[in-house]
Amino acid sequence: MQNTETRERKPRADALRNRALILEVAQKHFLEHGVGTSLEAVAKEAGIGTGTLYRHFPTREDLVAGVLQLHAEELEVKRAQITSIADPDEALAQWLRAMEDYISAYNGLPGPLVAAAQEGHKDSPLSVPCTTNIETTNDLLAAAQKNGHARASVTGNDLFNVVASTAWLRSNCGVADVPVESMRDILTNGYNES
Amino acid sequence: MQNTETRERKPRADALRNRALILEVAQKHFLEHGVGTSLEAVAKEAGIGTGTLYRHFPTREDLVAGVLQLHAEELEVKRAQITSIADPDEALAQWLRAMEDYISAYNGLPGPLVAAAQEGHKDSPLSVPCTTNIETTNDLLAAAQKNGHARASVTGNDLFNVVASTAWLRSNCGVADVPVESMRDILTNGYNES
DNA sequence: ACCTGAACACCGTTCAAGT
DNA sequence: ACCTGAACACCGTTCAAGT
Repeated sequence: MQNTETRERKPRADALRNRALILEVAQKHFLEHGVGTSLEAVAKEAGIGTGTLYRHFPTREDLVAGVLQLHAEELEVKRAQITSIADPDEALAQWLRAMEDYISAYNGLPGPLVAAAQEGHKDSPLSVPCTTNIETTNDLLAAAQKNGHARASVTGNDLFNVVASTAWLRSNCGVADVPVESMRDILTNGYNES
Repeated sequence: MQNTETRERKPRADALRNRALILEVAQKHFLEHGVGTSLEAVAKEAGIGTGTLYRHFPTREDLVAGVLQLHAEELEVKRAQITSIADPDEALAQWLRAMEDYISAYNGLPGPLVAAAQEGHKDSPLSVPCTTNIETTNDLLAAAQKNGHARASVTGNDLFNVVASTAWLRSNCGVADVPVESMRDILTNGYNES
């Protein structure tokens, strides 16, 4: 029986090339102009018709998710490194900073990510990287709550939102990174003393 | 001597009417679609040419600042109320919440505001409301540092950024406000226990 | 199976022409 | 002094026509 619906079909060679090319050019444009950049300009620089771009990535979210996939291995390496740190507080802190950097890769990325991370958005192509990262956060947080100093009432989803907000601030407050440093300090210690 | 450059000149009646009309319609569209809404649609619903809109508000920031001015009195009342609260910690907490609500009035407002609040952006029409609010924050924070429990290392600008980030999260995480509650808790107390 | 590019609807911004 | 709206350049998205 030929199950043409569910079986993996071998894509044509030019389609594969186009897909990779689109991702490469899109990454460059995301870097320069954020994830809201002109898709028409991406298609033009890739030397393809706009229809081809839409065929490969029907929505902007699909394209963003595709570009994010390019960072997957790198993040996985970092995750493995950090997971092996003995001090659970230090491990959690380093992981949160790694996630902040990951989310800060392109302007305008924090918004779609926190939206996709919310419950009931499993349909979004961006929910995949979100749930993966939140799971890791949950694990590291659980360890820090048990053997470290993390508060029991905090959840991994909370910390994901908090880190995304920091990433948002980072790309909106200009060049000086002192505001972001202060933000991290406040998130860690609160603005009140104990 | 007729100093036509610096003297205040009486605007024409239709210009005044148009200005008020633009602000009214813009506020409605900002509420429904955020501050990035179509200016052409605003002009059309106001029944004026697009050129007239640009004459009154040369940039989108000018229009946003104009609409924000509509909230000025209301915020001033709240500021006066809060300033008279005896407990400095409580006063600061209520003021931060009031600012968060103020910044949450329209989607997309937090971005321009934190940008305008940064040093060296005194040229932006949005820097006026920013500096006003940050000054109040500085005053209430100073009192909370002296006679309350606010940490000495925190500044009013820090808290403004933090509150703007919370407002940003509020408009990006969908309907449930539990994530924002958690964010506020973490900002107040940190994610680590003392 | 995949690609192309014209077509449509939309938007920001400017500016010559009006009153 | 102020308003109008055409004009220009740009963008997202779809879809008939090609290979």
